[in-house]
Amino acid sequence: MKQEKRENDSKLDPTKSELEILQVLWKHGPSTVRFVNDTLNEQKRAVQYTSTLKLMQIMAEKGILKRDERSMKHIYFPAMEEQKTKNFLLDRFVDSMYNGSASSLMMQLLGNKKTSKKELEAIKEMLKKLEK
Amino acid sequence: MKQEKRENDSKLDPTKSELEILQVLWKHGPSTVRFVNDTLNEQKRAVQYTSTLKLMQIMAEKGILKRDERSMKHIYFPAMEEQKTKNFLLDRFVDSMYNGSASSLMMQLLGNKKTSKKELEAIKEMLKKLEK
DNA sequence: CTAAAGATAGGAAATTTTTCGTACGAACAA
DNA sequence: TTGTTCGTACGAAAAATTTCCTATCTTTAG
Repeated sequence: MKQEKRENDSKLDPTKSELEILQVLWKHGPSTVRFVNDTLNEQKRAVQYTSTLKLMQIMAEKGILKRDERSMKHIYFPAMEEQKTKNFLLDRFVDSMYNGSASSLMMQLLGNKKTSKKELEAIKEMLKKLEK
Repeated sequence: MKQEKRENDSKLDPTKSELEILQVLWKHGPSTVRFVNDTLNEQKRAVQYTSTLKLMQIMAEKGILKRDERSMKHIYFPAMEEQKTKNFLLDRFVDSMYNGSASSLMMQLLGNKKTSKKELEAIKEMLKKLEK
């Protein structure tokens, strides 16, 4: 039950700001600080260039990001597979919010008006394929 | 409108420690600080009584918790419905991690080895009921 | 060549979150 | 009654996270 703190987990435990940056990189692929910062300012909130720079540098230090320094404009990218990270976060979310029960989460999702019928169809389709 | 929205959001945006406390209250119902603290120490990590007390006081100030002060031992409980809070957090999770696509999240969940066959059965059962 | 624009690095400040020490009142057992 | 235990309140320290200022180097426009 107790949660042991492990070194490896830190790479998979982004803060809120770090997650925003990861999302940009997931969506657009390896990017410069300038691009990430512009994107954040467009889509999220006002933030200074050096703030984003610093955060990404810290993430690189922590091992969350890697970067290509060959050019003067460093290119950053996630050190870990998008799916692996998301899977970890999803697991943790299910564990902590729904006692590890995926079906409980499902129930919640299905009872949510935001989940459209189209989504429902997609889910059913998926289950059918899984049965094979 | 703006103010209203911000205020409401803060109630629904618990920090990590706050979430731990909410989870205890969700699971065990209205509780004293002593009980919550003991539970955290058993199930999560070592933490001093006054730390838990302070956090719960802050949460009460913020409006995340309410408390019954009639007895000397104050009884704390979430100000908001468990389901409402969880639903909000789930929505945000889906939006930020899976672009709002519930089926994407499902896909991930189903492809996860941690999701047992029993869970799969429960989910299918649910979908069948939904079709009626 | 030179000035302006754009890039990184480092330190430090600001903010948020978490932890805990101290004071003090109420309850309780002896 | 009296001292010990258990409770809250409050302030401040500590830790974690986020922001940004300043220095310095590189590239680029003119």
